[in-house]
Amino acid sequence: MFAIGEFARLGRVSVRMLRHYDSIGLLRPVRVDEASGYRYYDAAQLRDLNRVVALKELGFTLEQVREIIEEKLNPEELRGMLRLRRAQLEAQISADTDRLDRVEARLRTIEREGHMNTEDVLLKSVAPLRVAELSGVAASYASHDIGPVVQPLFVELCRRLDEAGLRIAAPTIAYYEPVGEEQVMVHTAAPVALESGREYDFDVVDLPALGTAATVLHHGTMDEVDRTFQTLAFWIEEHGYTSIGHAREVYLDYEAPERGVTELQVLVNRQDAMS
Amino acid sequence: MFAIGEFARLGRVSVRMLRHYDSIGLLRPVRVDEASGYRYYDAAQLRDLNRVVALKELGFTLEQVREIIEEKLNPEELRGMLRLRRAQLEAQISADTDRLDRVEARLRTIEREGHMNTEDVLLKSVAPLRVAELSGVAASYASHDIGPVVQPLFVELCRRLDEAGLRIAAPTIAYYEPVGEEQVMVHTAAPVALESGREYDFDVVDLPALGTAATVLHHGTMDEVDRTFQTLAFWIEEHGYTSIGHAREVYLDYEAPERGVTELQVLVNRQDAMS
DNA sequence: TTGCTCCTCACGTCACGTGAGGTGGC
DNA sequence: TTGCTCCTCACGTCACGTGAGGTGGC
Repeated sequence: MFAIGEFARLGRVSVRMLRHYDSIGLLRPVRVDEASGYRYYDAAQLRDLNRVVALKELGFTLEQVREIIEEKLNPEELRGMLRLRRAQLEAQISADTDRLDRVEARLRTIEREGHMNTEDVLLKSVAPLRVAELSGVAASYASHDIGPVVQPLFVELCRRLDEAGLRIAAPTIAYYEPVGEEQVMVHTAAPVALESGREYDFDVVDLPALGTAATVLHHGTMDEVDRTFQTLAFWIEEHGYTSIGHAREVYLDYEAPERGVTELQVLVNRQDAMS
Repeated sequence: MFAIGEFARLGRVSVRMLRHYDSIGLLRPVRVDEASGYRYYDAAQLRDLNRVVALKELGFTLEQVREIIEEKLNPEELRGMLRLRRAQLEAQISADTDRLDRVEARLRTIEREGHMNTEDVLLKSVAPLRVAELSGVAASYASHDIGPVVQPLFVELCRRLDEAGLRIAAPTIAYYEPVGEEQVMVHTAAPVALESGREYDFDVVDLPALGTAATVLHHGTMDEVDRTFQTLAFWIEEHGYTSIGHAREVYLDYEAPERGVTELQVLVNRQDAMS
């Protein structure tokens, strides 16, 4: 029989851990002195302690370790736990590998430019959204062609919403699709609460959810949004994603255009790690 | 200006997180209503929020995020933090990959045998140790050749320690080296507190530390220790390690041999993941 | 007798999630 | 006026580490 200190040394665990395992009933000493409260352990208990340590090493919680050790599990349940743990570990490794890539990307940036980006690209999922929409055609994607089309569309959209007694419930959105060779279909959209079964003098469209969108903030007027879109495109490529259309601009704050804040969203796909 | 709920939606974080960042001074709202305590945020603050979220995603703590954001760091310190994080992530990935291997090994065992091992092999480091030692030669590694040599050596060692007024301070140890073709040098050792500058009628030896030893418990008499050593050897091979000699037997409890508990330790090296 | 080992609280960790219980503006 | 949003505590999480303050056996 060993006192707690010696048993801890033999098992290479801390005394505190043994007391903890005792308190949660995971590993009880064979004998506890009534008067002093001293815990005494048996050499044979090293086997139990080793099981605990080994299972903990696999990343199971003490609660799971207890379930496994107390053999409340049949082989099928045990397999299930191990498979679950395997899936968790795979997910963890994959997430950490992504993190590592991004840390390395930041290190490269800092070597090149002496500081870190102030604009952060983030991956987000975007929920689906029902919007009131007006559309028009612009001559090209260049902002000097887009601007003169978007602005009047928004003004008109607001007027019609106002007429219909509707209030804009969230930031407005613009998005684009190619038409023919050069031209662009411009959509301006506003999230509103729509009464069903009523006719409106604007389109009612359900914007689809974006599973994984790369997003970045653009600050200032939209004249210079092209540079920010380039930043985003560069990030997407550098991090092994592919853009698959569906670019949106969300006007978070555009009351004073010079201080405007717009979120750019581009739907992306992970390229398979074939390199 | 946005109330906390809308700002949280735009930034895809929880309201609780924003309150938390406020409370630790990481991201303060631009305005707080005195009467109601309502927090109001600016669209421009989405940039700050995005930085927090992006750095957190890299795995930095909020304290580190604060340091980075408040720009108390020069580029060199920033590089240092990123390098440290990179090293941590690499270590984490490597540890999780090991865990994954072991989980998969357990799954294979369970498929083969319908249950999990009751004997757990653990990797441990073993501290160096000064011991009193007596040695002899046995005809082979077979336990029926070893036993008759070890037993009298231990009896004699105990007698001489007793004579010298020394008490055994920790479990006794046996270890072996090959001599010539077949024979084996058997060492029996006992950890004792030795007075320096005194002559003893036994050897004083410093057992070296074992950096990474694969260990397993053997239960019962030493007659059947060979099987347990085989288990250990099998584990070592299956997990991509190589044994590099230095096997030790540590007699944790040998008062009643049938209920004896012995730890077997084998020094191992990781094989490089070349396969 | 003096150290050494042991004991029992109980706080701290990290980044929030989750109620409880209550209030202000449309 | 009724919901909705907001507020401030404060406990819980997970597996112990780390004192504080005190006691028993060699």
